[in-house]
Amino acid sequence: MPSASPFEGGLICGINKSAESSSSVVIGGGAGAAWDCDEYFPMCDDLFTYTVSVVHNNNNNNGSGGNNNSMAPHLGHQLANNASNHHEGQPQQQQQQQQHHLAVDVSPDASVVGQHHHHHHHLHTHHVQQQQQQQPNDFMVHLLPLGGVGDQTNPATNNNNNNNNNSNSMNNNSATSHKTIPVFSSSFSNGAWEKKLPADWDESDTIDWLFTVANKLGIPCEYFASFGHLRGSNLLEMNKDDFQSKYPNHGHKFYEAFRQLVHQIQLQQHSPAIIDTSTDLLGLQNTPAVHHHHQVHQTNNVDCWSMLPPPPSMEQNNYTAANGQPPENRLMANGGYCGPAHERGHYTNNNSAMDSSSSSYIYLNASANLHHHSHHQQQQQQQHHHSGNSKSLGGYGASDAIQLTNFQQHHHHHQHQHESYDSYSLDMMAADHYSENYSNSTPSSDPEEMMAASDGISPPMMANGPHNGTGLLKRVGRPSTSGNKASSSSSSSSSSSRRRKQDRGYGKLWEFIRDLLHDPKYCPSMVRWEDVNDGVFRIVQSEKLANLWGTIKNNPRMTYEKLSRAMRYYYKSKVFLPVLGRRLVYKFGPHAVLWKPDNPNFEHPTMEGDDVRHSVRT
DNA sequence: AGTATCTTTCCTGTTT
DNA sequence: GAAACAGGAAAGATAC
Repeated sequence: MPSASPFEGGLICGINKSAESSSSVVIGGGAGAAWDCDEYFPMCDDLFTYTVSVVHNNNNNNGSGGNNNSMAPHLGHQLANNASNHHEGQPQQQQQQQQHHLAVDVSPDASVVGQHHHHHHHLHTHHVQQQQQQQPNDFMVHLLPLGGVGDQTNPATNNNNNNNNNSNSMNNNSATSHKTIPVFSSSFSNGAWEKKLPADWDESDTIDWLFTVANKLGIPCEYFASFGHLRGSNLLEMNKDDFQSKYPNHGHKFYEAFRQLVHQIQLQQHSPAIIDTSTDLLGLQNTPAVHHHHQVHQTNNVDCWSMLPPPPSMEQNNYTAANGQPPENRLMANGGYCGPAHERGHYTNNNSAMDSSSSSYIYLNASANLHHHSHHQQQQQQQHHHSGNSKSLGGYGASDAIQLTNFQQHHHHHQHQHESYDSYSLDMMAADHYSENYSNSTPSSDPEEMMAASDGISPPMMANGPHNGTGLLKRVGRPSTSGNKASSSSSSSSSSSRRRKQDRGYGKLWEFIRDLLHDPKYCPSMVRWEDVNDGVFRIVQSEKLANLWGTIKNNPRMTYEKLSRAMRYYYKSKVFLPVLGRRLVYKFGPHAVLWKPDNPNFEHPTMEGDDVRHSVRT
C-alpha cells in the first residue's frame, strides 16, 4: 500500500477525506500520478486526475477526522460529469452545464497531467456549470456552493459550514487549497459488481455499486467511507438500520436498492428458461449502470415485468430483440442475468423499496428523477416532465413485486448462498421450481402454455398453488350476494384465492401498467401513450391487459372490470388521474413516478407516418 | 393483535 | 345493447 494515501478511510469522491490533506496529491492514471490508485481503488481505472481548488479554511488539515470540504458531497458527481464530458467526443469544446448545488470552474492547470483513460461515459451533463478550456484533462477546479440546496441537506456539509466559511465566491482564492482528487465516473468500475453476485462483491464492488446508486438517486457521495471495508457479503447481512447508520439520511435508499438488486438477481438467476436470451426478453443486454448514454439515472433496472409471458393473444409480438445481442455481459456468476432493458427504450421501473413501502419508492424515484432535471431540490418528490430524457432511475419497485407465480411454491433443492435473502426465498423457490421442472428439460416459452399454467391448469406448475389446505381453491374478495354468478366463480368456487403470501411484493398495478408502457412488447400493442408529456395513456387491449395482470397475480379470474376498479382507486391517491370522457384512457398523477419514457410507443423515426406508433399526441 | 393500505370481487347505476 | 365508467361495500393479503 502506498504510504501516503490522501484518502484514508474513504474514497468517495475522494474529497471528503482527502481534503483533510493539505498537500496536493496527484492521483489517477495520468502522468502525474503519485501513487497507484489501483491499490486504493482497484476499480478506479477511470479515475481522473484533477486539481481541485477546494474552498475551505485550513483549520483541519491534519487529516484526523476533520472534514473541511463542504463541497465534497457533490463533487463526485460534478467531476464525474466533467470527466464524462471528455469522453463524449468533445474534449476540446467548451461545455455548458448547470447544476444546482455547485459551480465548478474548470481552468487549465499545467501542473496536472491527468490522462483519464477510456471508457464510455454516457452521462448527463446538465449538472455542472463549467467552462472548460484547452487541455481537456488538465483542470483547476474551483468548487463553490451555489446556494446550496443540496448542501443544506447534507449533514456533513452543514457540519462543516462553520469551518469552511465559504464565501461562495469564485475569487476566494485565499480560502482555497489546491488538491488533486480522484474523480470517479459514475460507471467507474465498468460495472464489475454487475457481473457478480452481491455475495461475491469485494470492497471495490461495494463502493462502485454505492456510487452507481448514489449517482442515480442524486445522493451525495459523502459517507461511502463508512462502507469502505464492506463486501457484498457484509451488505447482505445488513438491515435497513445498518445502512442508515452508515449513511445518515440516505441509508435506507441504499438498503432498498440493494435488496431490490438482490431480489432481481434471484429472480433472474433462477428463471433462465423464461429468459429468452436470444431476444433479450429481459432486456439483459444492458447494464444497469449508467454507462449508457443519457441514462444516467437508470438504476439496476432489471426488467422483471418483461419476464412475463405475453398473453396468448400477444403472440404476434414476437420477442425479437431490438439488438439481438446475447446477454453475456450480464451473466451473473451462476448463469443468471442481471440487467435492464433500457436499450430497448425500456426504462423499466425500479421503484426502490424492497419493503414495498410506497412512500419509500415514491420518494426514491422522485429524487432520482429530479436529479435528472434542472430543477431544484433533488429531494423533491414531484415528477418532472422532461422531454426525451427522463428515464430516471427508477424505482426498483414494480419489479420488486414481480414473481412468476407459475413457478412458485415449490421447494428448492439447492440452497443458495444468500441466506439473508430471506425475504425473497419464495422467489428462489419459484425459480428453483422452474429451473427444476422446465429449465433443464423443455422450457416453456409458449405463451399459451404459460398462461394455462398460470390458470392453475398445469398441475406441476400449480401443485402448490393457492389452496386452502384442503386442495380447494378459495376465491378472494367480496362474496357474491346473488349466489349464482356463475362463470367467474365456476373456477373460483372450487378455486382458491391466488393471493397468498407468495403474492407479496408482486408489485402494484400502476407500476405494472407503467412498465408495460415502457416495454415494446406491450406498448403500443396493449397499452400506448396518448400524450406522453401529460402522462396520458390508453389501454388498447383491456381484457388482455387484465389477463396479463391476472397472470402476474396468479389470478385467472381477473377481468378488466376488476382491474379498472383498482385503477380507479388510484385516483384517490393521485397515482392516476381520471381522464374524463375518454374511455380506457388514464393519466399518471403526481404520485406516480418514472413513467415518462423517452421513446413513447417506441416509434421509429424511419417509420414515421406509416404505422400506428405514430400516434402520440402532444 | 390492530391498523392501514392495496387489491380483488361484487354490485348498482350511469355514460358512451 | 355492449362496453366502459364510477364508486360503494366487503373481504383477502400484506406490511408495519
